[in-house]
Amino acid sequence: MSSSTNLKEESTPVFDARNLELESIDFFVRLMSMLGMPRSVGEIYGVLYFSKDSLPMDQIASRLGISIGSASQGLRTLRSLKAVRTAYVVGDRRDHYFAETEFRRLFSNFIKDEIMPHLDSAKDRISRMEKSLPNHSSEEDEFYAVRIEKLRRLTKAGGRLLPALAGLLK
Amino acid sequence: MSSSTNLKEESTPVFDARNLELESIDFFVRLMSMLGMPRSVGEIYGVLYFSKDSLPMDQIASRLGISIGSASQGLRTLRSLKAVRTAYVVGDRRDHYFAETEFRRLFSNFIKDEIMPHLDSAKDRISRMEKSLPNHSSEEDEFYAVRIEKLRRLTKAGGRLLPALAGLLK
DNA sequence: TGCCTATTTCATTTTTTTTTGAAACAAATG
DNA sequence: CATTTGTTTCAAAAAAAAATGAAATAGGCA
Repeated sequence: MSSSTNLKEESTPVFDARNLELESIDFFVRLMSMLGMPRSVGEIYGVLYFSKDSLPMDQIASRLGISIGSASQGLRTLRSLKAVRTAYVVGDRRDHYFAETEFRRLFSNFIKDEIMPHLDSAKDRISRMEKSLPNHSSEEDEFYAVRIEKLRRLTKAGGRLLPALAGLLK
Repeated sequence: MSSSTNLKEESTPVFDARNLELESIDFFVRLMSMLGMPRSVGEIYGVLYFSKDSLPMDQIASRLGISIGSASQGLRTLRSLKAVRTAYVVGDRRDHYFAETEFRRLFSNFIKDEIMPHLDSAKDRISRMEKSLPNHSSEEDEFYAVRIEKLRRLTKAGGRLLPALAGLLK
């Protein structure tokens, strides 16, 4: 109908920024949801990841069609993970957000904040398990002692490997 | 009131198998939920992990106070992850389940089944992103090209590191 | 100070996930 | 082959998680 058709007939004639953004949102929604984060958090990061300029909250919300409440909470989460940061923009009171794109740092924060606390409390739980065993271990109880030891090894390995993993990311 | 009090006054006088089981359930419910698995799956594995004998489905369900429907579904999940296996018991028609406790194998299966498929489709998505870019890259578009490249590196690293991680576990 | 804009908070609503329970199915047994 | 026992399936209920929207708050600006 209207005039916005491209005249040249190339395979990728114009830069399709909107499509890129949509693929980005899709990508990060899935990634974040694998990490147990809500949809909105992935959406927000997806928008910011391919945005040249930093964006204020209300623009993020309207671009995604989500409420400002969601946007506020999602940005809080992303801020706490250090996955977004704010930039000062002259003559504008609003906070402007941009994506932190160094994935090594992101994962390292994620592991520290979201995984390690669980590992720590797992250690306590394993100690409590040992208290359920009789002190003088009969042959009978060997089975339980071995299984507890396996758990201890698992958490120990997790505690060493996961932080190392983030370091390897590049 | 009744007669079940222990007469000796030791710190851990009797073997408290039920308490051990409860801690185990707690442990695996949390671990599984970190991996995105429903509560019931963690509960079932938790019971089996400290069970000397293999257990039929209905005993698992009643011990946990969950429906046999849940138990059936949870066991299906655990079977598909190779986290439980079945043992034949003479004179009993029911399947008897026991826990696979080699965590290295468990995680390796988990990564293969639950993570790798996502990584594969992520690669497709990244290819689609590149199609949104103009072929003759101006300086302007450099920004986008770099960000896409970062994603590619991330998925590549994930594809190498995660399987390796499982191997290191033991 | 009082207004105005931006942001947070949180009770309510919506959506998604998980569990239940009953019916269908399967398969061994008498 | 009919019955009994064990398991799966799946629609409906329940529970959990996430999003909304409006009220509260904060904080700059005239």
